[in-house]
Amino acid sequence: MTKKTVNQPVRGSTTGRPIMVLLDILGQRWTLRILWELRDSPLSFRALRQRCDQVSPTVLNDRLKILRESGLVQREDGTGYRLSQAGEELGTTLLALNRWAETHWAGR
Amino acid sequence: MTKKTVNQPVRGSTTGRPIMVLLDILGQRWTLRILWELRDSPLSFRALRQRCDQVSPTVLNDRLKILRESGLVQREDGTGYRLSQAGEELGTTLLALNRWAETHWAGR
DNA sequence: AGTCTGTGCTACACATATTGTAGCGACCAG
DNA sequence: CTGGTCGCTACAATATGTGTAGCACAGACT
Repeated sequence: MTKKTVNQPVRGSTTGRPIMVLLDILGQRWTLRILWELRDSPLSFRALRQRCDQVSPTVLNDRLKILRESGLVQREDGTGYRLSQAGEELGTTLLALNRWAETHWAGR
Repeated sequence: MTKKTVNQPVRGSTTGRPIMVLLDILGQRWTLRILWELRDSPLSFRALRQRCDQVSPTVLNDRLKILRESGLVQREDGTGYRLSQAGEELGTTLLALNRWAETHWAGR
């Protein structure tokens, strides 16, 4: 896919249940990571890419498109990409994941 | 990949930070969905597959392998697959995601 | 014995998604 | 006008996921 409309519920989610759509979006590679990296400060496209182990711009742009269409991420001229209000709330959930990981996988 | 050792940090995660490993695991397609479907009752391989829109057994087995090696999911003869103690805690986080989705995407 | 039905799971060819590199056009500084 | 940044696209190579078929095992029933 070099080009795609990206406004359909991604995979599976035939039920239309919001959670399914969300799980599909988050279940795409790099999506969670992107949200995580944006969690405390806005980042430019290139800076974000660098933080995400130099993920290919193709994928990064694709994910950002989806995240923007989902209202999780916004773009501001000058600052770059940042979490929306709603995105921030989801970011809080990610902090819970972090706590979980630190607790259960300290040794890894 | 028909076969793989599946015990390395998946992608990127060169830092070794637990959260990165976790994000990589959860960022694989179907992984979140599997955890979600197991959230309140154990399911057999086939039942789980049915709940996950008939995901291919190849992938399901792959994910279950990873989830078991990560200590998130266990298999019990008779009942099938179920969340471990640690997995339950992660499941709670998924409930937060659900709440988020219901709140912000009620209309979708 | 034989055939149902269910289980977990593997094989494999086909389709789709991701990666990596190159590079464009726009902007700004010197 | 050169050299830096920016967001982003093109495209071929590769990795990953899909879908169907089917195996080996177990228990129930005839």
